[in-house]
Amino acid sequence: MQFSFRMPVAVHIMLCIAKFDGVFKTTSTFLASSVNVNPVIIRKTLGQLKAAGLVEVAAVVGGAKLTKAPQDITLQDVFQAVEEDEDLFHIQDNPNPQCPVGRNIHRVLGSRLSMVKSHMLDDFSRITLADLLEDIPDNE
Amino acid sequence: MQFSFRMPVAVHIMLCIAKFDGVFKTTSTFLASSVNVNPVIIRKTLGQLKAAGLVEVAAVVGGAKLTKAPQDITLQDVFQAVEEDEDLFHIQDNPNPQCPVGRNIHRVLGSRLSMVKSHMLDDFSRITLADLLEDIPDNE
DNA sequence: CTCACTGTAATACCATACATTACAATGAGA
DNA sequence: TCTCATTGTAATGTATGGTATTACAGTGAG
Repeated sequence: MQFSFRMPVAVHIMLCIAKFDGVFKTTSTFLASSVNVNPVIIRKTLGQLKAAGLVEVAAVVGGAKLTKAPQDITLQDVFQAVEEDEDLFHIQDNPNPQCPVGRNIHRVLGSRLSMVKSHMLDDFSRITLADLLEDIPDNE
Repeated sequence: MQFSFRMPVAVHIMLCIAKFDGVFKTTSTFLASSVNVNPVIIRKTLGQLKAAGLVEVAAVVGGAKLTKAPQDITLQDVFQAVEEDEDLFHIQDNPNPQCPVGRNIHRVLGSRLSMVKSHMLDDFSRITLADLLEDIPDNE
């Protein structure tokens, strides 16, 4: 089990937008060729990022821009823009209410797991796009 | 996106085994009725837990027992018993090597994400079955 | 010898992610 | 005004993986 491509793709896109700002027009086709996925995937992802207020997309001209400086955008922002706000784990919906374990499992395990998820989000909130950009050399 | 039932089911099973030790014979059918899934799911999960050395299953007689005390079994043990050891996120396999972002994304993003995953495992390692059992009353 | 139980294979079904094609809408630029 | 690249979105296809279910061989206690 693992998360889908979505968050990594979104991060990749935003890094490209930041990196090529003013140099290339970052259209969905251009971004798609860097990530190596279909341009439609890029457009959908850009749509989610736009809805979250992280990017602006030039509707007809083409190209996208970040709305904030890379050091002000965290992986948490990106994660929440493209992933559902749901529990990390799926606990069986209808455990047996006649069993003491069954009728308490949601409360007992769920509370711990949501704590783990919030720690994960905390981790994400401490990683900015600028951190990642620093690690990407301009040329080989 | 979220993880499957597997880990929560495994935890549920182990809590039942601990709770009903010496009271009921914890067969796969018995456990299945508490979790409310098919007994085959329970047997597969028990097989994984057995392979990880966390439980012993009485092959013919029926029933399972923990191999360690509940305070010595952590959610990390259970998680690793039932989940693949893989990255938390899936980064596109073939990004464009001609793009500076494309040829560095795995290293730059992957290292951060594996750190996040190891923090998650640390969290799991601090939660024991005994912690959960304490929160489950015997009767309503 | 019987029987309850485990272990496992086979199969079906369903949800979801990703890929791809198609096309309407739009405004910049010729 | 016309062309054209581009976005946004719908529709569809395909593959993967998780869960459900049936079936059955193997096994040792009683």
